[in-house]
Amino acid sequence: MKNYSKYPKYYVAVDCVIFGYDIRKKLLKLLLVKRNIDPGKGSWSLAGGFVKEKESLDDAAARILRKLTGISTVLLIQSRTYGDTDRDPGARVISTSYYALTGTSEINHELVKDNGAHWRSVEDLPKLVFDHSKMVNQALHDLQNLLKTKPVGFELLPEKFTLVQLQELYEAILQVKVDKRNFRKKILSMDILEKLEEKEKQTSKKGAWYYTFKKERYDKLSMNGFSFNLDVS
Amino acid sequence: MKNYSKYPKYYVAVDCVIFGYDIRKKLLKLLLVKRNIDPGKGSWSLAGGFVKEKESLDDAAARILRKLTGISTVLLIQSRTYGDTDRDPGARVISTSYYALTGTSEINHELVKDNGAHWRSVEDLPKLVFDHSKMVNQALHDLQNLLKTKPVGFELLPEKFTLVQLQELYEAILQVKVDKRNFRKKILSMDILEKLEEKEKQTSKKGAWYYTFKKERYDKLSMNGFSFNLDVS
DNA sequence: CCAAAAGTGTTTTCTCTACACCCATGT
DNA sequence: ACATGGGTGTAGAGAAAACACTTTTGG
Repeated sequence: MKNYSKYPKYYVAVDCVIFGYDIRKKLLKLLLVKRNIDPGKGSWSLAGGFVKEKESLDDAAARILRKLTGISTVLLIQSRTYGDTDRDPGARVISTSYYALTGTSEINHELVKDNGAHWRSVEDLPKLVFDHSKMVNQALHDLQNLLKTKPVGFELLPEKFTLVQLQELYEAILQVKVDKRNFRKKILSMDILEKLEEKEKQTSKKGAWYYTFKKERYDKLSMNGFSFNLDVS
Repeated sequence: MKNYSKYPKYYVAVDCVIFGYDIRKKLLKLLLVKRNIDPGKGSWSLAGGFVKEKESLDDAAARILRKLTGISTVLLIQSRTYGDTDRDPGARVISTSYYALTGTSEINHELVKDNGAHWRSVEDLPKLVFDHSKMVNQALHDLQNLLKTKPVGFELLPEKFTLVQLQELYEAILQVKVDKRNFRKKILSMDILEKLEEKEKQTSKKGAWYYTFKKERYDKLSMNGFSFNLDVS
């Protein structure tokens, strides 16, 4: 429009930090792709793309996530916007990073493979293109904070999970050791988990009870001033 | 550059949520301007502007803050990026909001006046243009979180302040009532304040001791694992 | 001398932490 | 019968919350 026309325009992109959790190896993973466009073609990169004319930033992030994994209903949270002049040597590009929490079960693994994407442990990441490593660090930090104050750990686990698995997830992401009894006491006292009449029997002879997250119960409690807190030591 | 040329470009802006604290009235204030460009010319608005070719987003926010207030050394923190397609009816504009904490004393009030800016209490804001009200709400939320976990309250107070004033600031921003004895116990036990040999005598006959924030002391403690916490009830 | 705001400790409650043994079952 | 991982309770320390009176001094 006329009024703005003397001002410059820039490319606007989004980049997705896609977190997944490997329940067997107890590792937080990240979905990376090989960049298919210059500059930096062939480098490891976050899944990203330019924002289209008729889509919001949020929609662009959702589209990129969907295209790569087939998932559409996950937590997808805006993290930070990166706007240094020389962050992309190809041109001035402003990029907003989002992070996603994906239960690995909902993922379309064929699609992931076809897109040339790979899961990598966050503790063993390759060099990433541009400022993508900064994006990962920031997103990881955001995730750690979120995990302490919102019940989002369940997003990274299957529908049914054991308390041991939940604890291991907290230990893996927050990088701490947690006391088993204290952890169970805290999480169970919140009354947001439901114990099922079914056991997980792969990892032990005795078997461990499955639980599910009672979302409606949590929502109701939240409305009455309850706030989730699991600032584990 | 060649490779990106098939993708669209957009205007990129920043908007500043400039917080100030009125120590006498015990109110958190916000610096607003009248928008001088269509669309929305004449509406109340945050201080904002387009990002120039050779400046980062952070630099753009700092420039806008400086132009309006004369201040250059304040906390200026990125909040969130707003990218809905129709947020600005004039054109597609992606805008990143920043919030600033300003001690009202450092402000060049002449400059503020010349720019047609006005301080308004956050509890009594006019309708703002576009999605600027959302920006304010988000920034206020961010500020409240920050205040609990980082010693930033001092940024909004003069160099010398009394414990009563500090407590009132917390009460005003977090919207809670705080027990005087518990508040003092907590903040003093952190050993990050220095008591001066001077009293504030305007507001009472007895007078209240002035304190200053010991920044170096806080930095040293932080390095040794101390973390500020004032999650007052 | 009195009004107005500043300053000060103690008790109780709750939350956090540390810690070690029994249970169930498949092989 | 035994090895493997799952599950459980309690006591002590420390932090948070509740609570009311004394001090100072300008007018």
